[in-house]
Amino acid sequence: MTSTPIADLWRTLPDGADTRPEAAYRLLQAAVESFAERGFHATTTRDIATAAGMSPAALYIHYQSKAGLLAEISQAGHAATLELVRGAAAGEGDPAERMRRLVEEFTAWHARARTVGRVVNYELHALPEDAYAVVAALRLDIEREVSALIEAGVADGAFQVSEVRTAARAVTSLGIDVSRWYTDRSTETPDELGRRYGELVLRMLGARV
Amino acid sequence: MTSTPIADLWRTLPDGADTRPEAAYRLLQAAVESFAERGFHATTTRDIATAAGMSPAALYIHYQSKAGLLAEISQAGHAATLELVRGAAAGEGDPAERMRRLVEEFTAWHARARTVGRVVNYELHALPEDAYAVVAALRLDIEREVSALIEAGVADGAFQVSEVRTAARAVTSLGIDVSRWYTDRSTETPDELGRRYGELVLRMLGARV
DNA sequence: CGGCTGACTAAGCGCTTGCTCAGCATGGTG
DNA sequence: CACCATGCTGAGCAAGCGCTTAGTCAGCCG
Repeated sequence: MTSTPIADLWRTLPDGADTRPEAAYRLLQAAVESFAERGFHATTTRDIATAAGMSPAALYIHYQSKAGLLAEISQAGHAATLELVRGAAAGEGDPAERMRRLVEEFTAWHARARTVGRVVNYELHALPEDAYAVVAALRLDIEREVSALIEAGVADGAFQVSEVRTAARAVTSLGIDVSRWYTDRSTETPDELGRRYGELVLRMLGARV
Repeated sequence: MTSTPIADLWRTLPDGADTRPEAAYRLLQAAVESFAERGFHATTTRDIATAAGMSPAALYIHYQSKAGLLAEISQAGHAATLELVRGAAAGEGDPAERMRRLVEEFTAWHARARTVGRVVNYELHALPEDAYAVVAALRLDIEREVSALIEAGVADGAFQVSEVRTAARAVTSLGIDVSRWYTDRSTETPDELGRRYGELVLRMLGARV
Protein backbone atom coordinates (compact mmCIF):
# COMPACT_ATOMS: atom_id res chain seq x y z
CA MET A 1 0.00 0.00 0.00
CA THR A 2 1.79 3.10 -1.18
CA SER A 3 -1.19 5.40 -1.55
CA THR A 4 -1.83 7.86 1.24
CA PRO A 5 -3.99 6.45 4.04
CA ILE A 6 -7.48 7.80 4.17
CA ALA A 7 -7.06 8.70 7.81
CA ASP A 8 -4.92 11.72 6.89
CA LEU A 9 -7.98 13.22 5.25
CA TRP A 10 -10.05 13.03 8.41
CA ARG A 11 -7.50 13.80 11.06
CA THR A 12 -6.85 17.15 9.41
CA LEU A 13 -10.46 18.13 9.05
CA PRO A 14 -11.39 21.59 10.36
CA ASP A 15 -13.67 20.04 13.00
CA GLY A 16 -10.79 20.44 15.35
CA ALA A 17 -10.23 17.72 17.93
CA ASP A 18 -9.78 14.13 16.90
CA THR A 19 -12.74 12.60 18.69
CA ARG A 20 -13.43 9.69 16.37
CA PRO A 21 -12.72 6.26 17.88
CA GLU A 22 -9.87 4.44 16.23
CA ALA A 23 -12.22 1.66 15.11
CA ALA A 24 -14.17 4.14 12.99
CA TYR A 25 -10.96 5.10 11.18
CA ARG A 26 -10.26 1.49 10.43
CA LEU A 27 -13.75 1.10 8.99
CA LEU A 28 -13.33 4.18 6.82
CA GLN A 29 -9.97 3.01 5.57
CA ALA A 30 -11.31 -0.47 4.78
CA ALA A 31 -14.37 0.97 3.06
CA VAL A 32 -12.33 3.31 0.85
CA GLU A 33 -10.02 0.49 -0.16
CA SER A 34 -12.87 -1.83 -1.03
CA PHE A 35 -15.15 0.74 -2.69
CA ALA A 36 -12.20 1.84 -4.85
CA GLU A 37 -11.26 -1.66 -5.91
CA ARG A 38 -14.63 -3.33 -6.39
CA GLY A 39 -17.14 -0.50 -6.36
CA PHE A 40 -19.79 0.32 -3.75
CA HIS A 41 -22.36 -2.29 -4.75
CA ALA A 42 -19.87 -5.14 -5.08
CA THR A 43 -18.54 -4.42 -1.60
CA THR A 44 -20.31 -6.18 1.26
CA THR A 45 -20.54 -5.02 4.84
CA ARG A 46 -18.75 -8.27 5.69
CA ASP A 47 -15.82 -7.24 3.46
CA ILE A 48 -15.47 -3.93 5.23
CA ALA A 49 -15.90 -5.27 8.74
CA THR A 50 -13.47 -8.15 8.19
CA ALA A 51 -10.81 -5.84 6.74
CA ALA A 52 -11.26 -3.57 9.75
CA GLY A 53 -10.81 -6.55 12.06
CA MET A 54 -14.31 -6.83 13.49
CA SER A 55 -17.68 -8.46 13.00
CA PRO A 56 -20.29 -7.05 10.58
CA ALA A 57 -22.47 -5.91 13.47
CA ALA A 58 -19.76 -3.62 14.82
CA LEU A 59 -19.99 -1.47 11.69
CA TYR A 60 -23.43 -0.28 12.78
CA ILE A 61 -22.16 1.05 16.08
CA HIS A 62 -20.05 3.62 14.22
CA TYR A 63 -22.08 4.23 11.06
CA GLN A 64 -25.77 4.02 10.47
CA SER A 65 -25.43 2.21 7.13
CA LYS A 66 -23.10 1.19 4.33
CA ALA A 67 -24.28 4.24 2.40
CA GLY A 68 -23.48 6.40 5.43
CA LEU A 69 -19.86 5.30 5.18
CA LEU A 70 -19.81 6.23 1.51
CA ALA A 71 -21.35 9.61 2.24
CA GLU A 72 -18.69 10.44 4.81
CA ILE A 73 -15.87 9.40 2.49
CA SER A 74 -17.31 11.32 -0.42
CA GLN A 75 -17.98 14.51 1.50
CA ALA A 76 -14.57 14.57 3.19
CA GLY A 77 -12.83 13.80 -0.10
CA HIS A 78 -14.64 16.57 -1.92
CA ALA A 79 -14.06 19.03 0.91
CA ALA A 80 -10.33 18.27 0.86
CA THR A 81 -10.18 18.70 -2.91
CA LEU A 82 -12.00 22.01 -2.80
CA GLU A 83 -9.66 23.23 -0.08
CA LEU A 84 -6.67 22.26 -2.21
CA VAL A 85 -8.07 24.07 -5.25
CA ARG A 86 -8.98 27.18 -3.24
CA GLY A 87 -5.52 27.29 -1.70
CA ALA A 88 -3.79 27.17 -5.06
CA ALA A 89 -6.17 29.62 -6.75
CA ALA A 90 -5.80 32.17 -3.97
CA GLY A 91 -2.04 31.73 -3.68
CA GLU A 92 0.78 34.05 -4.70
CA GLY A 93 1.84 34.89 -8.22
CA ASP A 94 0.11 35.76 -11.46
CA PRO A 95 -2.75 33.64 -12.85
CA ALA A 96 -0.38 31.44 -14.88
CA GLU A 97 1.77 30.63 -11.85
CA ARG A 98 -1.30 29.88 -9.77
CA MET A 99 -2.77 27.70 -12.48
CA ARG A 100 0.44 25.75 -12.76
CA ARG A 101 0.47 25.13 -9.04
CA LEU A 102 -3.22 24.23 -9.03
CA VAL A 103 -2.77 21.61 -11.73
CA GLU A 104 0.38 20.25 -10.12
CA GLU A 105 -1.32 19.76 -6.79
CA PHE A 106 -4.67 18.63 -8.18
CA THR A 107 -2.97 16.03 -10.37
CA ALA A 108 -0.58 14.80 -7.71
CA TRP A 109 -3.46 14.47 -5.25
CA HIS A 110 -5.47 12.34 -7.66
CA ALA A 111 -2.44 10.11 -8.20
CA ARG A 112 -1.42 9.84 -4.56
CA ALA A 113 -4.92 9.48 -3.12
CA ARG A 114 -6.26 7.53 -6.08
CA THR A 115 -8.30 5.15 -3.93
CA VAL A 116 -10.17 8.04 -2.34
CA GLY A 117 -10.27 9.70 -5.74
CA ARG A 118 -12.00 6.74 -7.31
CA VAL A 119 -14.67 6.66 -4.65
CA VAL A 120 -15.12 10.42 -4.83
CA ASN A 121 -15.40 10.57 -8.62
CA TYR A 122 -16.93 7.26 -9.65
CA GLU A 123 -19.33 6.25 -6.88
CA LEU A 124 -21.48 9.37 -6.86
CA HIS A 125 -24.49 7.47 -8.19
CA ALA A 126 -24.60 5.31 -5.06
CA LEU A 127 -24.92 8.28 -2.70
CA PRO A 128 -28.22 8.87 -0.86
CA GLU A 129 -30.00 11.91 -2.27
CA ASP A 130 -29.21 14.33 0.55
CA ALA A 131 -25.52 13.45 0.59
CA TYR A 132 -25.44 13.78 -3.17
CA ALA A 133 -26.78 17.32 -2.97
CA VAL A 134 -23.99 18.35 -0.59
CA VAL A 135 -21.35 16.79 -2.80
CA ALA A 136 -22.77 18.25 -6.01
CA ALA A 137 -22.50 21.73 -4.51
CA LEU A 138 -18.84 21.12 -3.65
CA ARG A 139 -18.15 19.92 -7.20
CA LEU A 140 -19.74 23.06 -8.60
CA ASP A 141 -17.53 25.18 -6.35
CA ILE A 142 -14.42 23.40 -7.61
CA GLU A 143 -15.39 23.98 -11.21
CA ARG A 144 -16.18 27.64 -10.52
CA GLU A 145 -12.82 28.16 -8.84
CA VAL A 146 -11.01 26.85 -11.91
CA SER A 147 -13.16 28.88 -14.27
CA ALA A 148 -12.47 32.05 -12.29
CA LEU A 149 -8.74 31.48 -12.46
CA ILE A 150 -8.88 30.95 -16.21
CA GLU A 151 -10.89 34.15 -16.58
CA ALA A 152 -8.29 36.02 -14.55
CA GLY A 153 -5.62 34.70 -16.87
CA VAL A 154 -7.57 35.74 -19.92
CA ALA A 155 -8.15 39.19 -18.45
CA ASP A 156 -4.47 39.89 -17.91
CA GLY A 157 -3.51 38.45 -21.29
CA ALA A 158 -1.71 35.37 -20.00
CA PHE A 159 -4.19 32.90 -21.47
CA GLN A 160 -5.95 32.71 -24.80
CA VAL A 161 -9.14 30.73 -24.41
CA SER A 162 -12.27 30.94 -26.53
CA GLU A 163 -14.61 28.98 -24.25
CA VAL A 164 -13.76 29.31 -20.57
CA ARG A 165 -16.19 26.64 -19.39
CA THR A 166 -14.92 24.08 -21.86
CA ALA A 167 -11.34 24.82 -20.90
CA ALA A 168 -12.19 24.50 -17.20
CA ARG A 169 -13.83 21.17 -17.88
CA ALA A 170 -10.73 19.98 -19.68
CA VAL A 171 -8.44 21.06 -16.83
CA THR A 172 -10.42 19.34 -14.07
CA SER A 173 -11.13 16.38 -16.34
CA LEU A 174 -7.43 15.69 -16.84
CA GLY A 175 -6.82 15.62 -13.10
CA ILE A 176 -9.86 13.57 -12.18
CA ASP A 177 -9.13 10.89 -14.75
CA VAL A 178 -5.72 10.34 -13.16
CA SER A 179 -7.43 8.53 -10.31
CA ARG A 180 -8.84 6.07 -12.84
CA TRP A 181 -5.61 5.04 -14.55
CA TYR A 182 -2.81 5.75 -12.07
CA THR A 183 -1.47 2.62 -10.32
CA ASP A 184 1.36 1.49 -8.09
CA ARG A 185 3.15 0.37 -11.22
CA SER A 186 3.07 3.76 -12.88
CA THR A 187 6.61 4.88 -13.59
CA GLU A 188 6.01 8.56 -12.87
CA THR A 189 5.75 9.74 -9.28
CA PRO A 190 2.68 11.82 -8.45
CA ASP A 191 4.82 14.95 -8.28
CA GLU A 192 6.50 14.29 -11.64
CA LEU A 193 3.13 13.70 -13.23
CA GLY A 194 1.85 16.91 -11.66
CA ARG A 195 4.73 18.93 -13.10
CA ARG A 196 4.24 17.49 -16.57
CA TYR A 197 0.49 18.04 -16.51
CA GLY A 198 1.07 21.59 -15.28
CA GLU A 199 3.19 22.21 -18.35
CA LEU A 200 0.64 20.64 -20.72
CA VAL A 201 -2.26 22.61 -19.25
CA LEU A 202 -0.48 25.97 -19.50
CA ARG A 203 0.18 25.34 -23.18
CA MET A 204 -3.40 24.19 -23.64
CA LEU A 205 -4.61 27.50 -22.23
CA GLY A 206 -2.46 29.40 -24.69
CA ALA A 207 0.16 30.62 -22.20
CA ARG A 208 3.58 31.27 -23.68
CA VAL A 209 5.89 28.91 -21.80
CA MET B 1 -33.05 9.29 -25.40
CA THR B 2 -30.71 11.33 -27.57
CA SER B 3 -27.60 9.19 -27.27
CA THR B 4 -26.90 6.82 -30.13
CA PRO B 5 -28.58 3.46 -29.74
CA ILE B 6 -26.29 0.63 -28.88
CA ALA B 7 -27.61 -1.40 -31.77
CA ASP B 8 -25.70 0.75 -34.26
CA LEU B 9 -22.50 -0.58 -32.76
CA TRP B 10 -23.44 -4.17 -33.42
CA ARG B 11 -25.21 -3.93 -36.71
CA THR B 12 -22.08 -2.44 -38.24
CA LEU B 13 -19.70 -5.03 -36.82
CA PRO B 14 -17.42 -6.70 -39.35
CA ASP B 15 -19.04 -10.09 -38.71
CA GLY B 16 -21.10 -9.39 -41.76
CA ALA B 17 -24.70 -10.47 -41.79
CA ASP B 18 -27.13 -9.41 -39.12
CA THR B 19 -28.03 -12.77 -37.68
CA ARG B 20 -28.76 -11.77 -34.10
CA PRO B 21 -32.44 -12.10 -33.10
CA GLU B 22 -34.12 -8.79 -32.40
CA ALA B 23 -34.73 -9.79 -28.78
CA ALA B 24 -30.99 -10.04 -28.20
CA TYR B 25 -30.59 -6.42 -29.39
CA ARG B 26 -33.25 -5.29 -26.97
CA LEU B 27 -31.41 -7.04 -24.15
CA LEU B 28 -28.10 -5.43 -25.12
CA GLN B 29 -29.68 -2.00 -25.33
CA ALA B 30 -31.39 -2.42 -21.96
CA ALA B 31 -28.20 -3.71 -20.36
CA VAL B 32 -26.09 -0.80 -21.65
CA GLU B 33 -28.62 1.71 -20.41
CA SER B 34 -28.82 0.15 -16.98
CA PHE B 35 -25.11 -0.62 -16.54
CA ALA B 36 -24.32 2.98 -17.51
CA GLU B 37 -26.82 4.49 -15.12
CA ARG B 38 -26.53 2.29 -12.07
CA GLY B 39 -23.38 0.23 -12.63
CA PHE B 40 -23.05 -3.48 -13.32
CA HIS B 41 -23.50 -4.71 -9.77
CA ALA B 42 -26.50 -2.52 -9.00
CA THR B 43 -28.27 -3.76 -12.12
CA THR B 44 -30.38 -6.90 -11.72
CA THR B 45 -31.22 -9.41 -14.40
CA ARG B 46 -34.84 -8.47 -13.67
CA ASP B 47 -34.08 -4.83 -14.55
CA ILE B 48 -32.60 -5.81 -17.89
CA ALA B 49 -35.25 -8.33 -18.80
CA THR B 50 -38.12 -6.02 -17.84
CA ALA B 51 -36.67 -3.14 -19.85
CA ALA B 52 -36.32 -5.48 -22.81
CA GLY B 53 -39.95 -6.55 -22.40
CA MET B 54 -39.51 -10.14 -21.28
CA SER B 55 -39.14 -12.37 -18.25
CA PRO B 56 -35.78 -12.85 -16.48
CA ALA B 57 -35.50 -16.41 -17.78
CA ALA B 58 -35.56 -15.25 -21.40
CA LEU B 59 -32.25 -13.48 -20.87
CA TYR B 60 -30.52 -16.84 -20.53
CA ILE B 61 -31.72 -18.05 -23.89
CA HIS B 62 -29.66 -15.32 -25.56
CA TYR B 63 -26.76 -14.86 -23.16
CA GLN B 64 -25.12 -17.30 -20.81
CA SER B 65 -24.96 -14.85 -17.91
CA LYS B 66 -25.23 -11.21 -16.84
CA ALA B 67 -21.45 -10.99 -17.10
CA GLY B 68 -21.66 -12.38 -20.63
CA LEU B 69 -23.81 -9.42 -21.60
CA LEU B 70 -21.23 -7.05 -20.13
CA ALA B 71 -18.43 -8.82 -21.96
CA GLU B 72 -20.17 -8.45 -25.31
CA ILE B 73 -20.89 -4.75 -24.72
CA SER B 74 -17.35 -4.06 -23.57
CA GLN B 75 -15.64 -5.90 -26.40
CA ALA B 76 -17.80 -4.38 -29.12
CA GLY B 77 -17.39 -0.89 -27.63
CA HIS B 78 -13.62 -1.22 -27.45
CA ALA B 79 -13.42 -2.65 -30.95
CA ALA B 80 -15.44 0.26 -32.32
CA THR B 81 -13.23 2.78 -30.51
CA LEU B 82 -10.04 1.20 -31.79
CA GLU B 83 -11.42 1.22 -35.31
CA LEU B 84 -12.25 4.91 -34.98
CA VAL B 85 -8.75 5.72 -33.70
CA ARG B 86 -7.03 3.63 -36.38
CA GLY B 87 -9.10 5.28 -39.09
CA ALA B 88 -8.16 8.77 -37.97
CA ALA B 89 -4.49 7.95 -37.36
CA ALA B 90 -4.11 6.38 -40.80
CA GLY B 91 -6.06 9.09 -42.58
CA GLU B 92 -4.86 11.80 -44.92
CA GLY B 93 -2.83 14.86 -44.01
CA ASP B 94 0.15 15.59 -41.80
CA PRO B 95 0.36 14.37 -38.18
CA ALA B 96 -1.22 17.55 -36.81
CA GLU B 97 -4.23 17.29 -39.11
CA ARG B 98 -4.67 13.63 -38.29
CA MET B 99 -4.36 14.30 -34.56
CA ARG B 100 -6.98 17.00 -34.79
CA ARG B 101 -9.36 14.66 -36.53
CA LEU B 102 -8.60 11.86 -34.09
CA VAL B 103 -9.41 14.02 -31.08
CA GLU B 104 -12.52 15.45 -32.74
CA GLU B 105 -13.92 12.01 -33.46
CA PHE B 106 -12.75 10.39 -30.23
CA THR B 107 -14.30 13.17 -28.17
CA ALA B 108 -17.55 13.33 -30.12
CA TRP B 109 -17.92 9.56 -29.87
CA HIS B 110 -17.52 9.63 -26.10
CA ALA B 111 -20.16 12.37 -25.88
CA ARG B 112 -22.61 10.82 -28.30
CA ALA B 113 -22.25 7.23 -27.13
CA ARG B 114 -21.71 8.16 -23.50
CA THR B 115 -23.82 5.28 -22.15
CA VAL B 116 -21.68 2.75 -23.97
CA GLY B 117 -18.64 4.79 -23.04
CA ARG B 118 -19.42 4.57 -19.36
CA VAL B 119 -19.78 0.82 -19.47
CA VAL B 120 -16.64 0.47 -21.57
CA ASN B 121 -14.48 2.66 -19.36
CA TYR B 122 -15.87 2.28 -15.87
CA GLU B 123 -17.11 -1.31 -15.58
CA LEU B 124 -13.88 -3.07 -16.53
CA HIS B 125 -13.46 -4.46 -13.02
CA ALA B 126 -16.66 -6.49 -13.36
CA LEU B 127 -15.49 -8.36 -16.47
CA PRO B 128 -14.69 -12.07 -16.25
CA GLU B 129 -10.94 -12.65 -16.49
CA ASP B 130 -10.86 -13.91 -20.08
CA ALA B 131 -13.00 -11.08 -21.40
CA TYR B 132 -10.85 -8.61 -19.49
CA ALA B 133 -7.73 -9.90 -21.21
CA VAL B 134 -9.25 -9.30 -24.65
CA VAL B 135 -10.35 -5.81 -23.71
CA ALA B 136 -7.04 -4.89 -22.07
CA ALA B 137 -5.26 -5.75 -25.32
CA LEU B 138 -7.60 -3.47 -27.27
CA ARG B 139 -6.98 -0.63 -24.82
CA LEU B 140 -3.23 -1.05 -25.22
CA ASP B 141 -3.64 -0.87 -29.00
CA ILE B 142 -5.58 2.39 -28.70
CA GLU B 143 -2.89 3.93 -26.51
CA ARG B 144 -0.14 2.77 -28.87
CA GLU B 145 -1.93 4.24 -31.85
CA VAL B 146 -2.08 7.65 -30.17
CA SER B 147 1.54 7.45 -29.02
CA ALA B 148 2.69 6.60 -32.56
CA LEU B 149 0.87 9.58 -33.98
CA ILE B 150 2.43 11.90 -31.42
CA GLU B 151 5.86 10.50 -32.24
CA ALA B 152 5.25 11.13 -35.93
CA GLY B 153 4.35 14.72 -35.11
CA VAL B 154 7.48 15.15 -33.02
CA ALA B 155 9.60 13.64 -35.79
CA ASP B 156 8.39 16.09 -38.42
CA GLY B 157 8.65 19.05 -36.06
CA ALA B 158 4.92 19.71 -35.73
CA PHE B 159 4.75 18.79 -32.03
CA GLN B 160 7.01 19.62 -29.11
CA VAL B 161 6.55 17.00 -26.44
CA SER B 162 9.03 15.95 -23.77
CA GLU B 163 7.28 12.75 -22.64
CA VAL B 164 5.31 11.02 -25.38
CA ARG B 165 3.62 8.51 -23.09
CA THR B 166 2.43 11.13 -20.68
CA ALA B 167 1.10 13.23 -23.52
CA ALA B 168 -0.69 10.23 -25.03
CA ARG B 169 -2.25 9.51 -21.65
CA ALA B 170 -3.47 13.08 -21.43
CA VAL B 171 -5.00 12.97 -24.92
CA THR B 172 -6.93 9.74 -24.40
CA SER B 173 -7.77 10.74 -20.84
CA LEU B 174 -9.50 13.92 -21.98
CA GLY B 175 -11.70 11.98 -24.39
CA ILE B 176 -12.55 9.12 -22.05
CA ASP B 177 -13.57 11.43 -19.24
CA VAL B 178 -16.15 13.04 -21.52
CA SER B 179 -18.31 9.95 -21.13
CA ARG B 180 -18.34 10.57 -17.38
CA TRP B 181 -19.55 14.15 -17.37
CA TYR B 182 -21.38 14.71 -20.67
CA THR B 183 -25.18 14.70 -20.36
CA ASP B 184 -28.28 15.47 -22.33
CA ARG B 185 -28.28 18.88 -20.72
CA SER B 186 -24.80 19.80 -21.92
CA THR B 187 -24.97 22.93 -24.03
CA GLU B 188 -22.28 21.89 -26.49
CA THR B 189 -23.12 19.35 -29.17
CA PRO B 190 -20.74 16.40 -29.43
CA ASP B 191 -19.26 17.83 -32.64
CA GLU B 192 -18.72 21.28 -31.12
CA LEU B 193 -17.03 19.75 -28.12
CA GLY B 194 -14.87 17.67 -30.44
CA ARG B 195 -13.72 20.73 -32.38
CA ARG B 196 -12.86 22.62 -29.21
CA TYR B 197 -11.00 19.70 -27.69
CA GLY B 198 -9.12 19.23 -30.98
CA GLU B 199 -7.93 22.81 -30.68
CA LEU B 200 -6.93 22.43 -27.04
CA VAL B 201 -5.02 19.21 -27.67
CA LEU B 202 -3.03 20.62 -30.58
CA ARG B 203 -1.89 23.50 -28.41
CA MET B 204 -1.12 21.10 -25.59
CA LEU B 205 1.16 19.16 -27.91
CA GLY B 206 3.02 22.33 -28.82
CA ALA B 207 1.66 22.68 -32.35
CA ARG B 208 1.56 26.23 -33.68
CA VAL B 209 -2.08 26.88 -34.40
C1' DC C 1 -53.61 -33.19 -39.46
C1' DG C 2 -49.65 -34.75 -35.82
C1' DG C 3 -45.13 -33.87 -34.41
C1' DC C 4 -41.53 -30.88 -33.67
C1' DT C 5 -38.88 -26.61 -32.63
C1' DG C 6 -37.50 -22.42 -30.57
C1' DA C 7 -38.85 -18.38 -27.87
C1' DC C 8 -40.79 -17.60 -23.96
C1' DT C 9 -42.96 -17.62 -18.86
C1' DA C 10 -44.28 -18.79 -13.87
C1' DA C 11 -42.43 -20.47 -10.13
C1' DG C 12 -38.98 -20.99 -7.28
C1' DC C 13 -34.17 -22.84 -5.55
C1' DG C 14 -30.04 -21.99 -3.06
C1' DC C 15 -27.51 -18.43 -1.57
C1' DT C 16 -25.98 -13.74 -0.19
C1' DT C 17 -27.19 -9.34 1.13
C1' DG C 18 -27.80 -5.26 4.56
C1' DC C 19 -28.96 -5.01 8.87
C1' DT C 20 -30.76 -6.31 13.90
C1' DC C 21 -30.71 -8.02 18.47
C1' DA C 22 -29.78 -10.36 22.79
C1' DG C 23 -26.01 -11.01 25.35
C1' DC C 24 -20.96 -10.70 26.96
C1' DA C 25 -16.50 -8.63 28.58
C1' DT C 26 -14.26 -4.57 30.12
C1' DG C 27 -13.18 -0.63 32.78
C1' DG C 28 -14.47 3.54 35.18
C1' DT C 29 -17.47 5.37 39.09
C1' DG C 30 -20.18 5.49 43.44
C1' DC D 1 -18.49 -4.25 46.08
C1' DA D 2 -22.60 -3.19 42.71
C1' DC D 3 -23.67 -0.56 38.79
C1' DC D 4 -23.67 0.88 34.33
C1' DA D 5 -21.97 2.60 29.77
C1' DT D 6 -19.27 1.25 25.94
C1' DG D 7 -17.71 -1.64 22.24
C1' DC D 8 -18.26 -5.65 20.52
C1' DT D 9 -19.90 -10.69 18.93
C1' DG D 10 -22.72 -14.87 17.30
C1' DA D 11 -26.71 -15.95 15.47
C1' DG D 12 -29.94 -15.02 12.38
C1' DC D 13 -33.98 -12.51 9.84
C1' DA D 14 -36.35 -10.70 5.70
C1' DA D 15 -35.49 -9.43 1.24
C1' DG D 16 -33.50 -9.85 -2.94
C1' DC D 17 -30.01 -11.93 -5.89
C1' DG D 18 -28.44 -14.87 -10.29
C1' DC D 19 -29.94 -18.51 -12.41
C1' DT D 20 -32.74 -23.08 -13.38
C1' DT D 21 -36.55 -25.84 -14.29
C1' DA D 22 -40.83 -27.58 -16.11
C1' DG D 23 -44.03 -26.46 -19.01
C1' DT D 24 -46.81 -23.31 -22.60
C1' DC D 25 -47.64 -21.88 -27.14
C1' DA D 26 -47.26 -20.08 -31.94
C1' DG D 27 -45.59 -21.38 -36.27
C1' DC D 28 -43.57 -24.47 -39.58
C1' DC D 29 -42.91 -29.14 -41.99
C1' DG D 30 -44.36 -33.51 -43.97
